[in-house]
Amino acid sequence: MRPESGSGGQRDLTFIEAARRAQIVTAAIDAIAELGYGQASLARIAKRAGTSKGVISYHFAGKDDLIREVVAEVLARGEAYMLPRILAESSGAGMLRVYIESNLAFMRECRNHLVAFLEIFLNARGDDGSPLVDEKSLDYLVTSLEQLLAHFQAAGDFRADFNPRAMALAIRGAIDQVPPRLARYPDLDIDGYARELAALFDLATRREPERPGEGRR
Amino acid sequence: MRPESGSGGQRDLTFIEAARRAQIVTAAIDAIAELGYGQASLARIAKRAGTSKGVISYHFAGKDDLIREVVAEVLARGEAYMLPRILAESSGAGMLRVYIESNLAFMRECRNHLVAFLEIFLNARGDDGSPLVDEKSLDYLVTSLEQLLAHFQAAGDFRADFNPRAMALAIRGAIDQVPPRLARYPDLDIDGYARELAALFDLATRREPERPGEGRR
Amino acid sequence: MRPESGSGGQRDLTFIEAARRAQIVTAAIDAIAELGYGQASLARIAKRAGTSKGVISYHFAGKDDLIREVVAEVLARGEAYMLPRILAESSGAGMLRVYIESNLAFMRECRNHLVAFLEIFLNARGDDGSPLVDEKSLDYLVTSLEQLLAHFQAAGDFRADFNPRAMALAIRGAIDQVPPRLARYPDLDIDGYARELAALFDLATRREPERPGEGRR
Amino acid sequence: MRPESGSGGQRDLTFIEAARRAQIVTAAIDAIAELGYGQASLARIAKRAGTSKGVISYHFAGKDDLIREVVAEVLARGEAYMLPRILAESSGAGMLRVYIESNLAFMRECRNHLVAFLEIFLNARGDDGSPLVDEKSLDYLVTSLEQLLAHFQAAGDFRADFNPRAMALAIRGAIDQVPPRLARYPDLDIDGYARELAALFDLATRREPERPGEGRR
DNA sequence: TATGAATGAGGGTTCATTCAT
DNA sequence: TATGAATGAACCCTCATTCAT
Repeated sequence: MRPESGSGGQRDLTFIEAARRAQIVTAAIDAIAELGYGQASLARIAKRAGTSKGVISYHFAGKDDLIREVVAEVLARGEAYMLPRILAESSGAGMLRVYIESNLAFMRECRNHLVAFLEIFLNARGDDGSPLVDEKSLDYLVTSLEQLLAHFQAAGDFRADFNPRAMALAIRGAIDQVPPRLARYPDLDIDGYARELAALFDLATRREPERPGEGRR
Repeated sequence: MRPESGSGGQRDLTFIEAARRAQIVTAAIDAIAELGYGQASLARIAKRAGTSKGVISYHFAGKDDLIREVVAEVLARGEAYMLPRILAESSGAGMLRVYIESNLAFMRECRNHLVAFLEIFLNARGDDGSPLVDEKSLDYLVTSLEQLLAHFQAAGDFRADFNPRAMALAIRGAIDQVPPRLARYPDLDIDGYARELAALFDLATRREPERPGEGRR
Repeated sequence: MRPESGSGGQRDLTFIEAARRAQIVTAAIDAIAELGYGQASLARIAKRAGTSKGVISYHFAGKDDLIREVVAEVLARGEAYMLPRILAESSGAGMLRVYIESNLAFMRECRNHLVAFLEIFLNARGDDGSPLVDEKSLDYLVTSLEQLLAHFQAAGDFRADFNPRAMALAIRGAIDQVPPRLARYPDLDIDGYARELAALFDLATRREPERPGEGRR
Repeated sequence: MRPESGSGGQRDLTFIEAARRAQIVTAAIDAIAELGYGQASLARIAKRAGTSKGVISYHFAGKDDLIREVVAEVLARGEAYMLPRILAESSGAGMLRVYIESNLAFMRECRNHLVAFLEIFLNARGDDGSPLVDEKSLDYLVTSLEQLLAHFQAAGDFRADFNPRAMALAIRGAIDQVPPRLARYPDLDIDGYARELAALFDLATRREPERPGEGRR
């Protein structure tokens, strides 16, 4: 057993230990993305990582622990990729377009990350059927987008009469259609889809064009 | 084993046999929806159906066969629910609104059917990781909607410059956000979400209103 | 999975099922007695029973379930062996002698039963460290003897100034020394030990000889 | 590995080495007593000792070696506690009373030592099911008591017609009932039990009082 | 038709042990 | 001297499937 596992708090990780964990997490992401969560057993993950099951048990407290690390890794990676691009935009329309495009670009570049995340989000459950990853992580993608939308809506960049959460759900739903299809149709035209989505949700969120003598609808 | 089960022979089913199969399929839908695909073992499905595991093995060639029948059942049921409503609409905008609303209404009324379908869509794989359900079934929902959109787009009801497939994907993505969340937040405001989606996609698809002195952006 | 396992109450057992269970229980008793509780894995028990691990899992809900059945079987067997003999005695001294002798005779004849019971009693624990078998079963041997002693003590057959529970513990302790030693020294003189114990505890429990002009101490 | 560890070579131990071994042995005793032999893995023992598993492997040839050292430690400690008290008694009855009382007192004070010893005695086995600790250690407690009894019996302090070994077994059995129950019922009245046992075995071993006109039964 | 019985593969986890550093 | 790292076997359990009845 790894020493001090669980006794209090996060011990600093050895360099080699961190490398191993990263290697295993990567293997897990690939295995989950390619085989699906249900088929991604520790044995298969280990084989992909070039080690044995025992190594995973040594470095992680259990499968749940590994899965949680996978989620954290994907979220961190995605955030690092998208966040700077999004924050660089000052207008609502620009933010929305960049959100969609950078999200899909990230999917194209780190496809497995997104696929794995969705697999886990939708499938991973504890023994009692409750979701394995806590709900804040689960809804993170939707909630963070919802907040962005609400921000620019309040600023007057968007029409005022849509529900930010509903809009966020729709946008994420449209984006999240991609990963499972990407697995089946590798030559999906992601950029084209991104442009379509950007146009679509721009129309759906933009303020009504000002008509003389008329306020908001 | 039952002779010729599924092997192309397509023997007519006894009445009692058909009833048994339907009973098992229903039990499978409920089990998958409530427990998740991974936990829906034949034993648990059998218990829900009030029979033994052997019965399932007798009536179906295997678990895969049962799952495929579940998919067919859900699609048929959904089609029977939605199709007449949709065909009753003559305008593109009306069709789109009714499509979204009837789809979400169907989810509310036959929640387990939709949840089970998505569970299968996302989880069911063969031993080699390949998806279990053939692709035509998988894409059926998208493709049928795509054709509806293309039809009304050609008729001039929608703006001409969106890609029907991309739009169909977005709409389905927005709708399919509901089932997995329904499992976690049972008091989700489906009707409110339906209204938001209808308005959203109406804005996204409708022809630009001809306004004097204003072109498209 | 065995049908109806756990759904409500005890289903009647098929004849063949009962036979299988009995066969497995017997194999478990032998394995535990000869290898010790810790070494008696399901695999070893299955090998002894001439079947595979899966069979045990099929007939029992789990290892705990099997162990509990072993305990019940041993208690039932021992009771059937000893109880009539004990109840046939009307005096305290007779009861005590027969208790010890029949107990040790039972050990000689069903040695493995007793050894297995003690192994389980002393070793079996649940995941949380709590004893696996409920305490009533665990203390059954001591408590039942305690009650017998108290009964005859109240009747005046024994001296009044010993604690029935302490005496019961001592008697059982003396008896329970045998099983683990029996495993190591198969030619232990059980009958001789029985006679010694009978004499010993007769002296320890008998009323003070009546001395003229003196009551009970 | 440490050179010549345990393989007959019997090299002198460094002071620091001896301290390490003692520390590990203590941790092992506590772990076994509190968790049971089956749950006392090297990892848990190491954690209790505040070191890593590797240390144990370094200082001991294996788990078996550690266990044997635990046994030796417990026996030595018990002997150091009890022997002077016992030897201070000159009469058989006094010896017996002090043996029982000091033994139970030792249990109360060094409870973990006794519990661990019994856990090992009853559970520790090699891979083939044979007992791990050599038989001399196992029977040491019985044999030493047997010799004491025989000594005072020969001296005429006890009645001549009991078998010293049988009596020793009975006494040890009565005493050894305590440790496993102590684990379950921490508020066991040890002193009361000690008094009862002392009285009990005094009656069982003492010479018949010469009373006029009364022979032995 | 239907079922109880059995099977073997594979699941995740724990463990004693070994090895390079 | 000491330790982190790794390993592979064995653990109990679940599962889809097969077979005789």
